[in-house]
Amino acid sequence: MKEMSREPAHGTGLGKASGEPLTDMQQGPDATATANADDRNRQAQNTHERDVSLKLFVVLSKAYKSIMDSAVRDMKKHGLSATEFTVMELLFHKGRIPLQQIGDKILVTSGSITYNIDKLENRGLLRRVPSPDDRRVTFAEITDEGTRMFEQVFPSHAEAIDRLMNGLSLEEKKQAIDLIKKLGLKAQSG
Amino acid sequence: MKEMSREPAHGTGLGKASGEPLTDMQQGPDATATANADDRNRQAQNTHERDVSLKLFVVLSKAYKSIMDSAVRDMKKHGLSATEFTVMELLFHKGRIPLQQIGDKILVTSGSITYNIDKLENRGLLRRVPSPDDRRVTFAEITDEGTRMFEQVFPSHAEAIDRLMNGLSLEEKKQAIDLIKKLGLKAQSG
DNA sequence: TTACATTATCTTAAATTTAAGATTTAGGAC
DNA sequence: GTCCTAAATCTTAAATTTAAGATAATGTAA
Repeated sequence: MKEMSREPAHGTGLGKASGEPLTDMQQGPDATATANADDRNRQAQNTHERDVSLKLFVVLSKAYKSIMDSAVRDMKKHGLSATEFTVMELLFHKGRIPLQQIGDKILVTSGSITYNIDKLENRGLLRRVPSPDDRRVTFAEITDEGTRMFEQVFPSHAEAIDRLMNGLSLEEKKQAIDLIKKLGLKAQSG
Repeated sequence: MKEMSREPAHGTGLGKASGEPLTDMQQGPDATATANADDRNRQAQNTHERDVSLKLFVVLSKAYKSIMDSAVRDMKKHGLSATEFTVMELLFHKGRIPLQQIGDKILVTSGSITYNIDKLENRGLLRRVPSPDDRRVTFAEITDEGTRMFEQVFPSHAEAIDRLMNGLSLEEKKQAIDLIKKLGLKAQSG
């Protein structure tokens, strides 16, 4: 099976690291108005664009790290690791779903799924159910206890997330959703 | 020492999981214009706000995962793990920096720093240099070989990142930077 | 039906990170 | 100077994830 890669420290640095120093951009347009001034202009343009991209990458990494640290702390308060929480939430909504699909949804490798499903099953929060249609398939199914537990835990978590996002107004959040979604889609495809 | 927490699977799910179903929002304002219509309106308002926050959280998580997977793949092509790459990049710009500060900058625990610095030192890409001023302090210093290596690797990586970000126009990137930065700052403080 | 490619789950080992604590050193209060 | 607190690095063990491959079951094509 094709497995996925692990996340990095926080954001692959890339603080400011353009090939050209940014100062190149600051010479006036007439600094050396020789033959290939246009070329240099275009060069500067590209350099600037790339710097903005790198900056976006860094900002995204750091923000994600801060936000996720906070969210993870909250989940742990409820006795669930981040992966466990995500699995439980998925089951809470879907009720029952093949293990394979869990991995696809939450972007975790098969080994990790087995590991985490085992833990949750041992705690009685879910159970494995063999599929009657396809004997290769095993469903994970949330138990009543799992449902009770998640219902008790979720509202507080949702509030925590909401607080985390309070740096932006409602309108800004919507803008951010659009932009970030666009960004993510491109990364998936391209 | 206070250590930090690990990142989750991809984004702590939270698909759509409001306390109230979203359909509550869709009843016209005059649906049941009884005594506490205002209360219900406010309720719906808050529910909606929270759903937007959760959505933002999910979108951010997924986009980050996609982007970072791609970036990590690129770094590995150059023979560096994400953490290693980030360390090298930091050293490439700072030249020399105490180990402690590396951990602070790239948000990784001390144990991880020792582990990764060891690997890079063994490959001759950096060296440890004891501080003359404070015998508790050890600097990591990039070697000539490390510099050569990073100079060779970085431009291609920067291009890869730039491509990754191409889902947005220059203007959109700048907007995204502002929004995400604001979001991150809030999460750090609050 | 035989063969082959694919899918789903699990197993195992290696890689990496966190968490906790030990050691050494600094710096300040007394 | 002694004592106390904090900082910086390292060590170790446990937790978690990836990566690779084993096993079993399906579906399909010849």
